[in-house]
Amino acid sequence: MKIDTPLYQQLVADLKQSLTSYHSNDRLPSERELTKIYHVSRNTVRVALNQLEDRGLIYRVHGKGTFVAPIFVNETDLSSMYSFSDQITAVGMIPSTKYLDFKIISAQQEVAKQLNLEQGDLVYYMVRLRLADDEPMMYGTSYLPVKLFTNLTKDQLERHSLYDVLKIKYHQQTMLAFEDVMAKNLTDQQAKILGVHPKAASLEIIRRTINDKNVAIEFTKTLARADKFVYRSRKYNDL
Amino acid sequence: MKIDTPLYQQLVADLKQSLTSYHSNDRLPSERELTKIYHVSRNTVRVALNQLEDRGLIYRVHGKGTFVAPIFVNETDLSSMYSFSDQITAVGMIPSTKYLDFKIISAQQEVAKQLNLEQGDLVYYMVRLRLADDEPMMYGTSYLPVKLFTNLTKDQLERHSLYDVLKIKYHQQTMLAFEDVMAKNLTDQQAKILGVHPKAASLEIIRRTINDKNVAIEFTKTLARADKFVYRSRKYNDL
DNA sequence: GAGTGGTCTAGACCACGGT
DNA sequence: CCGTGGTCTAGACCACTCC
Repeated sequence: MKIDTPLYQQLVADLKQSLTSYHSNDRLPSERELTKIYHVSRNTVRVALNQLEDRGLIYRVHGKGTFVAPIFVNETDLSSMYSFSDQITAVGMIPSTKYLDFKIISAQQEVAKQLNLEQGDLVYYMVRLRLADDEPMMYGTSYLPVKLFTNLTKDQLERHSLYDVLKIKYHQQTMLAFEDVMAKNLTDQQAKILGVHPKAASLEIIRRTINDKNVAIEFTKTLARADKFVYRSRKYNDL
Repeated sequence: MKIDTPLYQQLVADLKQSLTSYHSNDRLPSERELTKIYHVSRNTVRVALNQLEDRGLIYRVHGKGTFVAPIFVNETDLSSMYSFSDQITAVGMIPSTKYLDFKIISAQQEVAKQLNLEQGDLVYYMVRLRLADDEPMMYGTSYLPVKLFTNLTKDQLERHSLYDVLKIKYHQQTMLAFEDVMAKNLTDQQAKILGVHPKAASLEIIRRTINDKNVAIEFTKTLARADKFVYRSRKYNDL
């Protein structure tokens, strides 16, 4: 166990682990009990529980207790897709990524527009197939401006996640993404790549990511198998 | 001003209001400054700021400060679906809703579970077809607990939006919705109702809405034409 | 009344960003 | 170095649920 991990994060990890041995709607130990078990303050317990509540793993009822949230679907959540690997690992499968293509091309039309570049500016073009236990899950095309990420190599990307590379090597922080989620019938070719029947429905996610300076850094189209993925979100009505 | 509104909620409301006079990426007063301005503890300030951050209105940078999040304009978009009529009107078409069914039934299995009811508890069951310029757009089934909304009539719903009725007649406030977005191939029957070709892809949105007391008030499944709708969202990457 | 989550206080030290 | 947000403590009272 790392020493400088915040207490509440350790608590989150520990509770998340122990959730696996509970059933839906089981009651967790009360907040005051957790303070005794983990020797932390109640505030720390609540911060940790807030995290789990935000992720939809637990729910609280005033005066009654904290409970294990029912599982709505088996599918993996697409909405926090930055860590495909983590998500797949979390459900006990082995993730992998196959680079079907990786090269530098000049940006045209839509890509140039989305990345706020001039026509002809150079961009990385990559086509990736994501698999879980060697079964195809998602298929995506990404574009990144070369001038922002010089010396980006396929080799790096095969060793680390794209977002890790952008964060660590290129110091891109506080990224904001706009996502459009659509339903599409797969083409025969796409269906073949993803190993599903022709004309099957799929979730298409188009994402445009900008950094903290409002500069576009990535434009991606992803096709995800409709039988494996859900895009989960939460909305507040009072704004 | 209500007297028993939690301090942090008053703070949220007040800050949300003052955000309108800021520009994107402006810096807010620091947390310690806010404690002095509002005469509350720093913890209370942070709880309030957490709310605003969750809703995407602000973002924080360690060591620098708290900032106003960039503003976005919503286009025809499924993700703020509470006002189908407004959205359709906004693009210059005439919205209408056809009630294909409206009755009271007893909740079974999934519906009872999602609404946190006992099996057999009564629920309103309604099937609605939404049209724009008389062209079918969306098709949805909704369930609401009868015990929360006595005397809900089809007549009211045909005159006002569901959420307006819940808000004004039943005083439901600060609703939170969990949505799962999926891609589905339409059945032949569904395709016929929506006027698209058989096996067409569609966006399915399953929504569970709770009020400010954590009580489930609505469970809805909606099928939206894939050629007409997009589910748009935005996400921050740096948690 | 006892136990729960919800709210709140007044401190403290750490990690980070900029001067 | 100082000011920022991030984490954490040890209390307190309120609002709610159940018996």
